[in-house]
Amino acid sequence: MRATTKDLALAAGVSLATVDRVLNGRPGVKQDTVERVNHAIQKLSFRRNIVAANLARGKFYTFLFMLPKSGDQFLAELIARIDEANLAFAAEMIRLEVMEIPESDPHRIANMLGSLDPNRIDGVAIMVPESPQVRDAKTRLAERGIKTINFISGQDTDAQAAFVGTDNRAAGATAGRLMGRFAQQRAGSVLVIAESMQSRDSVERRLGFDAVVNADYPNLTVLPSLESYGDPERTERIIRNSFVNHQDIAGVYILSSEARVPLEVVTRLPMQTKPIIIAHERTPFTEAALRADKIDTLITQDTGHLVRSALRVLRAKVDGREILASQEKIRIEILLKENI
Amino acid sequence: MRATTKDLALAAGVSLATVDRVLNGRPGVKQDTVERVNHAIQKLSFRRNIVAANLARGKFYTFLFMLPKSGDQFLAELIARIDEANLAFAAEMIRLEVMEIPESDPHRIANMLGSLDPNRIDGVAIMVPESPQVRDAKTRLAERGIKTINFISGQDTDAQAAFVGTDNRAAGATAGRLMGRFAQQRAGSVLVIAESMQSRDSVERRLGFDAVVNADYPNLTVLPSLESYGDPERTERIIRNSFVNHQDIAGVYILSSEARVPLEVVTRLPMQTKPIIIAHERTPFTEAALRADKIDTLITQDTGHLVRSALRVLRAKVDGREILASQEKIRIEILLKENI
DNA sequence: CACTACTTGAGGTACGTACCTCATAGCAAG
DNA sequence: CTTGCTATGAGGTACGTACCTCAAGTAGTG
Repeated sequence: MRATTKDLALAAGVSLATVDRVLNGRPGVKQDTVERVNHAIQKLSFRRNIVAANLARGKFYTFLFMLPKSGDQFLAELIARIDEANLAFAAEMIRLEVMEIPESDPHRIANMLGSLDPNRIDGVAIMVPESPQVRDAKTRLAERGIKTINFISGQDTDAQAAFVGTDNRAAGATAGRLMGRFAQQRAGSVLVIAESMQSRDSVERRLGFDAVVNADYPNLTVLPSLESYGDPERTERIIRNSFVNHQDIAGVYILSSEARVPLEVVTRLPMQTKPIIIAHERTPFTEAALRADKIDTLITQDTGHLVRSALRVLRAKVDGREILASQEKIRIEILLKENI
Repeated sequence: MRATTKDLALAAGVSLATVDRVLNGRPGVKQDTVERVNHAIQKLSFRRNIVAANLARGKFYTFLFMLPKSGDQFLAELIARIDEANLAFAAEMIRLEVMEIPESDPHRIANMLGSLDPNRIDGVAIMVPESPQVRDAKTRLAERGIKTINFISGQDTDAQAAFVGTDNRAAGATAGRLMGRFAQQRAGSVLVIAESMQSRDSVERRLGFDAVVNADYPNLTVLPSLESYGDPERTERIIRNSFVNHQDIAGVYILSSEARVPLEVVTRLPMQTKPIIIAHERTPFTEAALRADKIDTLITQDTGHLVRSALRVLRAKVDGREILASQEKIRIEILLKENI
């Protein structure tokens, strides 16, 4: 039915041992012979039975997810998906581990990355803020044979590293488009709330958002970003202040992944006309808010896909395979209460 | 690391042969012994290595997709995904076949289903209009050991059959919500264009759409559905007529999966104020229309997911496993040009 | 020509499971 | 006691690949 290594050997006129040497890049085969085998591979359109290969190899891929420690519900969601995938992919010889790390300390992160054992860890999905230290650490990991990908955040920082996550500029633009269309030509200001504008992801979402709103919705004025620094009290204070200073707030865009705290503050404030509220990521809290009509829409990424895609990309890197980037593109989803 | 059958045998104090008999439901094992083995399975939390099992069994799952013949681009998209999956899942011993069938002839469909060979076909994903004949045919297939699922259309027709596809009522409701929110309180009529209102799917989308628009957007009046019967000339005629008869058309909702023909007609018509246009499914044509601002949004389902989900559900049925229905829920996606 | 290095083949074991055959032990009915 | 049946074990082969060892061949070097 499907060509096996045995068929290959027969077709190429060599032994199984030589086929094995060629397939697994082992040394000691004449160039001439390599080509004969490769030709047979073409001719029979041989594709290695990965399933059998993994069985034989008895190899476990061990991948590490390095996540920020300070997360809230989005992070919890992510970890739940990782645990899920850990079970689901055990049959495919994949083992997942999670490490949470204080993201404020680049040195500590770099140290953690540096101390990973290449004999134990095959690859790391890294979701921490970019910094020169971390970038160096990634380079050193590559040298030691541990594959890395940038996970959710950190797109494009270094072109050589793969990225699994959404295009944050597009996500911001999507939010901007919906803000404009939902705002019904109402004139007013739009509040933008971020955890910190230090991170590239926040900046990109903001850029995408601004680009659309400024270009197509002149009735809306996007205010400077408020930065919560993840501090609930500060969040409360700066949002309250903004509503006092701007009586004409027509929209609120919460661009951070953890929307719960700012959302609680915003929805608790008394107001005459409810602004359009757009937030990111699906969590128990945001989902309930959407169902209760407290927010207008959610821009999300499927956490299950994120995790599975990270696995596939890491495994492909370990196997030295190329992967169709297109297939691993994470969709920017729009959630209304009708399609939750 | 992970328990194997050998560990099971050891723990249960029986031989590998007996473990095998219990695991595969072979006869000739005392009830007492069966329980001992089952207990060991629990204790070691043994899970059969499916990969190895399939290797050993040398079994190929052969699944058939029975699709309507009269499709356009959405169908082509679907077939492309099936071909893709056929390659991708070859390693997992899954073989896919496609059969296109004139969906207007229930007897012919029932005959085709009846003539399937249980020795060759393990399961069928059926995407054809519901009819008593087809329902009977499915029952007979079940008796002959061929698993079936309703694919994309036909949800709920029979409760016993699995369904892979989106909730069409929710999809219609999503379209309704966006129509209402995008229409900016403009008053006017909304044109609804379907291929046929005979199919349950169309009815459900329409119901969902109406429910939302009627409840929340009194400014909009949803007109009776136009039925194109898949005939381009008729489509042109009835849409033109509608625009002549209703000067106040504020929105157009194309609820059929194949949107190209009606969309071409609508976008070709000269009009003063462009209505809000909402269509279903992502195809080269609809995607281009979205990019060109000719339509406002697309409500889609990921065809790749549809196909893969169908596979997983069918395989689970063949293996006699239960599957997490939640995991196989197909998302209703909203596409704007920003998140294409 | 002898020595070395490289190339190839032959054959084995293993991974975890399925499936088969044969032997044997236990037990009950006749 | 024989017959027959059930329950179980022991052991083998197979799936497709990985990885290992050993032998033997070829070619090139000095």
